[in-house]
Amino acid sequence: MAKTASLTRQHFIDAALQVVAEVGVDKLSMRRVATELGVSPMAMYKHFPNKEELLAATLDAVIANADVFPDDSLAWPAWVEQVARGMFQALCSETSWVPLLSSMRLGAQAAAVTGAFIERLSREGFSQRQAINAYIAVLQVVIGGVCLHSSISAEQQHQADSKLTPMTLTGLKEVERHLAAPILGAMGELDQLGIGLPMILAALEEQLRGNRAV
Amino acid sequence: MAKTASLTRQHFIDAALQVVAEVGVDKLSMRRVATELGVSPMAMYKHFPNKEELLAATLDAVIANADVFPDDSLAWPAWVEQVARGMFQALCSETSWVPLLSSMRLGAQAAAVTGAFIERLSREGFSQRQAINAYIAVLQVVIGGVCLHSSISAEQQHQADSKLTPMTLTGLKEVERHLAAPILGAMGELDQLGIGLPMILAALEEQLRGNRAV
DNA sequence: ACCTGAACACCGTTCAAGT
DNA sequence: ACCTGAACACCGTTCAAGT
Repeated sequence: MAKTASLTRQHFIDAALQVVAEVGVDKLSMRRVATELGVSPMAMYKHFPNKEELLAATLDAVIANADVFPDDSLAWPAWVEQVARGMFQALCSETSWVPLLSSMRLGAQAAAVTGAFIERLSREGFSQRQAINAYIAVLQVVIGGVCLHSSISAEQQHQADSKLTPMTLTGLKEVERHLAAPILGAMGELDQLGIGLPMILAALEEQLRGNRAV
Repeated sequence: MAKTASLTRQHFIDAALQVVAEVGVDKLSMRRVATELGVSPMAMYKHFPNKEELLAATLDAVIANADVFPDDSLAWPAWVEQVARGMFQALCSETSWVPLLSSMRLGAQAAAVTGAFIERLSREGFSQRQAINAYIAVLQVVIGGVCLHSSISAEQQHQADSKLTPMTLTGLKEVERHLAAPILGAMGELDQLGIGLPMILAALEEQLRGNRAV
């Protein structure tokens, strides 16, 4: 009954998403994805030249599913903040992707987000150059925030496992330990974006005032 | 003549640094490090419970060697900028570490840098809370900047290899392509820190003015 | 055309055995 | 005590072969 059409690219991407959900990106293997589809690992090489390309396509699907854009009727500072928080959430909820953000080429979906962001800021009175810079600054804080969040989680996980002094604090002089210890706590707190993002928004508002004064 | 003392922890860390310099973190293997020392791969397990611990210790050695602190006589805004640029340089010159920043637990050397940063800002009139937040904001921008820099390098490398339209721009509508294309160019530019860092410094100066007004 | 099986050259890690 | 060899259970990828 079922017309067993040959496997499409999308089949492999969906299977990869499934495997990531089950075991995380780091433990994903070509063999595992193939098994998920009940197929030989070699079948994948008709659609993707190598593992990296499969992962890049899969990451793009994750970004497409994230849907970071809030209601367009929000004032631009609130809108920018929501976009940033949406990106942060999307990346943090799939933490196993984080280590790949720096080495993975971003795909069409990522570029679409970029375009929409710049288009909105341009409409609000920013120059294109300013809008691009704003996007870069927001992206840096989001990615930096996700990396830090993920680092801290790893450290806390390790502490919970080993019940030892955090590695970060071992081998430090008393005075350094006294200064460094609160950081661990502060970083583990909820709102990674609450620190850098308001600074960027303030700078952007200042920029816009400058534009209007001309 | 040579007293063949048994291999120390440091021997393995040094060998790991050597291997990273030769082939990058991603291609480092326990077997490769052991071969570097002319020893069985199993010898390492007397000093490190697993590969992750060896890498964490090696990353800490990289941080120790980075020496990010500029002359203490610099005014604090210039000092903060130099520290940020030092970190950025150190991480960018060893790009193969970047993907691990988010998953690797940071060690004692990283904490020492943290402590020194906070101590300096506290001396300048920031509260401890403000100094910690300042450090987190700077770190986010540095790490985000390094990740973006590294992503762009990967994309440009791929373009050079394949001579194709950047993957980031394929599959986009005309209008989106028109908006997204300049980003790739802007991101590839030299100064990743030139965008977000001044925004943070401006916010910090504002904060300090607020402190003094009390 | 699309998929497979066997093989190659690797991994991290365990464990019993050597010295 | 410190190191080794052989083995286990995996990898990504190639390539000739099947249908």
